[in-house]
Amino acid sequence: MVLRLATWNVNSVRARLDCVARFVAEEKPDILCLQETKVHDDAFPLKAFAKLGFHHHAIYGQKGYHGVAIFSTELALEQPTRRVWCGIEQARHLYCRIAGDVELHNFYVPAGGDVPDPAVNDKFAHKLDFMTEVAAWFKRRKRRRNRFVLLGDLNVAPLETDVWSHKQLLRVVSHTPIEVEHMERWYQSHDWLDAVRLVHPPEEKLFSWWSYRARDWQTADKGRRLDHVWVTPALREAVQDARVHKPARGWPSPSDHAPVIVELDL
DNA sequence: ATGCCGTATGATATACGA
Repeated sequence: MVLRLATWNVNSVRARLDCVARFVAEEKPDILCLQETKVHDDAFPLKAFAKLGFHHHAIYGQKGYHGVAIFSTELALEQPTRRVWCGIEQARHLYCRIAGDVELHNFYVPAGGDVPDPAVNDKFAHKLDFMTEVAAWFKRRKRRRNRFVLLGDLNVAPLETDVWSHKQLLRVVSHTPIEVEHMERWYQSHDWLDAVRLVHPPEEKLFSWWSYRARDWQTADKGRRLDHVWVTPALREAVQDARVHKPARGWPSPSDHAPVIVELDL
């Protein structure tokens, strides 16, 4: 069974229904994970997703901010679980189990605000604490047999080739050394493997986000790779393909993030 | 190129994104 998974920060699911429909029609993901749905569960457009062929869903939203969701065409999403981190009730982590003995984690990591100093910026401190807490949790749960998939908007671009200019972004939130260190410790917490970098070598520049504010995002190409798919070692051989669906960034009324697609042979 | 763009909200300005 080859499963096509996609992760996409849609920056409001209600504002992005046309884009989502087009993406689903063109790429036919079996499982679609969304971040920044920005809607309370009571107002989530579930009927639109049912029409797109998703027979299963797990949603965890809040009004106006954050929010994560998992949709599946055929595979059941079992034991859906909402996880609160740092004692702050924000809808940032939803996970479930799927066939193939797989545990699927959908994350929306805090953006971190503007100033990359935890002493003066509470949002940046929260971002670092979030990664530290999550890493400790996975480290406690670490087992060789665990078949985990972790994906989402992790809001860190760790490699030099994950940003348009390593040098110019060293002091910009998302690519600072302290964030990369925290992500690295999270990455080590369960010997995670970056599924996208298993397919695309680290020498290759690869982005999944381009700011709305650039006049011509495509020509400037000042992107960052903020959206990730990781797997535990037990799933290394399952990774068949991985790619960023860049065309979606250029569709009418787009998200500033492009979807990331991974194919797993489970 | 810290952009002037897009989303949300008891909106018509403000918070947030990264």
